[in-house]
Amino acid sequence: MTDSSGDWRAAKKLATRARIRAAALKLFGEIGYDAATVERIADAASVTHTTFFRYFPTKEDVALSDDYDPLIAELIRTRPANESDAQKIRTAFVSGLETIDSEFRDGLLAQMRLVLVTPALRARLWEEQAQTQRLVLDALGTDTFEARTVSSALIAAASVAILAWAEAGGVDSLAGMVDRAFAALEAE
Amino acid sequence: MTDSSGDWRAAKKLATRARIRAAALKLFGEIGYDAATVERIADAASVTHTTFFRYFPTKEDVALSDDYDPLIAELIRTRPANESDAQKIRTAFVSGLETIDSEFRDGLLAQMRLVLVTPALRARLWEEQAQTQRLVLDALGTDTFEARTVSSALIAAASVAILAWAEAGGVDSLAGMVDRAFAALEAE
DNA sequence: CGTGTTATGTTAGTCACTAACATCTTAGTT
DNA sequence: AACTAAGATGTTAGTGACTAACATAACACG
Repeated sequence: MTDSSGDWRAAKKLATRARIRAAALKLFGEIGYDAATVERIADAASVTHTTFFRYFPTKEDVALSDDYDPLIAELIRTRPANESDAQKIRTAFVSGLETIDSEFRDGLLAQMRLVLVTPALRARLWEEQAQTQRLVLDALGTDTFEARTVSSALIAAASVAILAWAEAGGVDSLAGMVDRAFAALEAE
Repeated sequence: MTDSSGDWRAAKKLATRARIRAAALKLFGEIGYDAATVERIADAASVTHTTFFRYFPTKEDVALSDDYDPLIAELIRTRPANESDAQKIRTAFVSGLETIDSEFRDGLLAQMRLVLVTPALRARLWEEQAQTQRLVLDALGTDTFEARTVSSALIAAASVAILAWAEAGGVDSLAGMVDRAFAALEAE
């Protein structure tokens, strides 16, 4: 395998992946998560269900796929070392979600609305948060009991804010709501 | 239907439910969650899979069924009114888990260990926490954004502690670890 | 022009879960 | 004691997510 062939294949795979995801999200929006069977999604993307599962391990993964976590992790890493873990997380989330809100607002809103109305997806949110938490702990460079506790609690607080934001139709400032959630925690 | 007939049926249903649960937990322990199919569990409990699903809506529910939440809720309700929501939750969790640790330690430990090694069950933990949160908010008698944030964060912190406790084999004091988690949050 | 790699398709299966209908058990009635 | 209504359980047949084994087609390279 040479470089050029690798590029070609890689690009094709990305395209197929994007096609499947687009078809899935379109169908989810049109007929709902449950009615959109993997068969129908695969058909709409001109592949078979086997190929579908080669790109997404589960049906839930198409709906929950999330490209934002790495941004947050990067922001945590660039925080000054004298800040506490909690401060780093808080600042990174607020500024990260500010960016996300301005650049991917519609996509995020549609995704969160789908999650809100789909029990199967809501149930998988913990898994998502656990993944975010792993990235956060990694970015912090610690894995103590205290760090796990703090990151888990802050991520949960941020999730409440994000879901509330979506529930309200995304009219408020996302970063503002997340900040308000963190403030509520601090006031305890 | 008279009273006596109702009692009879109710008792029988409880017995069947307990039989199914016992068979399920035994099998989970022996051959693991995935290998213990609903068919095999039903067989072991001398019922059919249809009956199994009449008692437990999903296979996950047998493994995650939780009788402890009402105790916590009750403890929250009996806290003095001048305490903050966070204080009520914190105190209720610590003293509630103290009781649970002393009375149902082995059961809880086995259940949490199963959760730890079973991805399908870990993924459903959010749903469990969401249910706990509903009970907590209900016991507090509020449902503001702030209360949702605080309860969600504190429950997440408690979950970290409980899982860490189980991961360590249950040798530490459960209530002590939960208290340590809350303290870590406060120190932020 | 053959050759090996890689994406995709085909087929056949397992398992969780549901719905429609049949059967059996038991409580109350005559 | 026979009759009936209700409730619990079984039977059967299905759907849909997901997996594994093998077959085929497409393309890059020598």
